[in-house]
Amino acid sequence: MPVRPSPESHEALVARMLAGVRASGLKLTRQREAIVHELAGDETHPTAQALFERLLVRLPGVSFATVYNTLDALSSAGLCASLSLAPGAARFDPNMGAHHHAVCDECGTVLDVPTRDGASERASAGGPPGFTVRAIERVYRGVCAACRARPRRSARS
Amino acid sequence: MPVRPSPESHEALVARMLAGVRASGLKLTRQREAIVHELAGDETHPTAQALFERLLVRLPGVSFATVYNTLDALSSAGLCASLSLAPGAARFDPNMGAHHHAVCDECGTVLDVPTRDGASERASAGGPPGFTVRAIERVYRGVCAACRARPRRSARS
DNA sequence: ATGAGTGCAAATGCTTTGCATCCTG
DNA sequence: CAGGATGCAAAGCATTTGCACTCAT
Repeated sequence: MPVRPSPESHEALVARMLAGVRASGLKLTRQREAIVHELAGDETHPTAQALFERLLVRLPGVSFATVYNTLDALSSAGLCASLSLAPGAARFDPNMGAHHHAVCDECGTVLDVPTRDGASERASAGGPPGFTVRAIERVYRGVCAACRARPRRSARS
Repeated sequence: MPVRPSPESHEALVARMLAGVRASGLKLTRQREAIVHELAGDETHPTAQALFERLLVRLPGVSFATVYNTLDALSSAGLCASLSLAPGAARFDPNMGAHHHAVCDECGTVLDVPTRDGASERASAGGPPGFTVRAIERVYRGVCAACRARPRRSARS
């Protein structure tokens, strides 16, 4: 396996997500299939808007609300993650494996950061009294390579 | 003294923030003084809206835009933190010391989590190639005590 | 006085919703 | 065939901005 192994091939990921859609009692429509296919192959953590625009190519006429609602349904079903790590639009991540994120303060881009060891996270659970910890996330804040080369940009998608 | 000692007294924090305002070349207006005073005494990580409403009591007629712009100026000057850890409104934190946050998935509430050791964070720097890490943040995701007692709520402020 | 700050309102952008129609299961 | 899903448009919030006026420096 590669150094940073994709947990699954694109096809396998699509198949597993589609299976998850049905397993969750959600209906499998042409739109949802296209959305899942598009998201599964996207490692850029796209916003709903970005995914929508890419989707228009393969599914002309699809509604933005449908994309939005479907992404919400997918994340609610635990089939993808909805990330709100920076101001502006939420970003969606098809990778449900354990990993962290690096967020660019300049452009809002989100990059994956592989987990080195699951141990430290589990060990440090706890949080405030009465607070039930579901997950511990590590966020790397900084400036991405592109923005470093080209200073001063908006922090939006 | 309280169980969880504030690093500084309210008054000291206010004084340091006001000094910072002037040191940053920002003008010290009645509105800004009130905003700083209000924020410095608030450990609930209020949204701009929440702070604005509380502020209306002591400074009737203050404009929401002013509160908003001032919070932006303060965080840009490094005098407070602007947190975007959940969907919805940004939250503001007067505590600039090293600490982490616990975010309730149900109601969006943000709680402070003291840092146990600064070592682990620094050691794990790095992030994606070409990415300049400025800070590493740990976010505890879960459900707060209040929401645990009263299930099913909106995730907004 | 000079220009940053303020208040007001309107504009943007992201997200959500109502409703009539369509289509999966 | 029933209820969920879609498309469209409009409504809701969060955030930002333009502009005339005020005030801190």
